Amino acid sequence: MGKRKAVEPDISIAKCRYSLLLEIIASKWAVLAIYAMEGGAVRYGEFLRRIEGVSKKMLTQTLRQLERDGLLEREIHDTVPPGVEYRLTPLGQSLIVPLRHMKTWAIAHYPLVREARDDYDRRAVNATISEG
Amino acid sequence: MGKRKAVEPDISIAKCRYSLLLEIIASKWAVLAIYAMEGGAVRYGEFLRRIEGVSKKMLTQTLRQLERDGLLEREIHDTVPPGVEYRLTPLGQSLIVPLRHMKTWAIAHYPLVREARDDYDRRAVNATISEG
DNA sequence: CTGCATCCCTGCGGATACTG
DNA sequence: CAGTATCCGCAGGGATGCAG
Repeated sequence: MGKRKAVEPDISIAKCRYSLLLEIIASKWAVLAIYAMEGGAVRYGEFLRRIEGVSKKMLTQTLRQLERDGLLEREIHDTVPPGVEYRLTPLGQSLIVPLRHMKTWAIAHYPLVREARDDYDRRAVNATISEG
Repeated sequence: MGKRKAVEPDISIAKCRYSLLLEIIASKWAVLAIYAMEGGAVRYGEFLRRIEGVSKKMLTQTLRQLERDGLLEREIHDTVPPGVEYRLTPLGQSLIVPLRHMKTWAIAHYPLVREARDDYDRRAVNATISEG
């Protein structure tokens, strides 16, 4: 039986469980937000200040998304200036582990990627020039 | 020295080395392409067939990006029907390791995330209804 | 302070057709 | 077979203003 090693019509990695993960981390804001919470609860305005370049719209959107996926908890303090704290759930914290592997890779291989990029771009420029 | 534990004007995780990694893997096509090459060299048309839903435009774009970052090599066979093979460089292969951690996490926690999502959505619907 | 609503514009990315 | 070029729709996401 089996074998049939040929064809493999479409291995279609597309709709596997991995796509779920992509939905989560494909947004850079999501990853940055998770990292911001690594040290403990974070307030809304704190995110805004710590994550450079994020807009209120994107921050709220990202936070909601993470909450929806059960990665963080929203804690509302009914004080007079309203205060809301966001903290990672255990599920969210568990995601930090593989994330850290990625970060480690990034730090270790950053120079190589940069170099490869520069080489590539340099070659591209030369090619363009020599075409005249 | 040191201490100064206060303020921390902007920890600004934004432009750290991690953003480089995000540039690479934030595209789902890039991750899928890398996985496709895990077993060895892959031809252009093979990508097209194996990665469901990818267009020629996006495929070429993704492949170029990965080549630029030194993650894959393009090998051109000057045969009569032109054949081009793409294979991971050692750098590209090294990325598979942390990627695998992510995949493992995804598979392990998929049910939890799904559940959290469903709960969240259910609550959202109820809230909408009770508002009338 | 925390957020939602609106406007608007850029560019991602799909479809199609053409070339080497 | 392996791309490149062009058109174009649509939504991601920034800026701003308002509300609780």
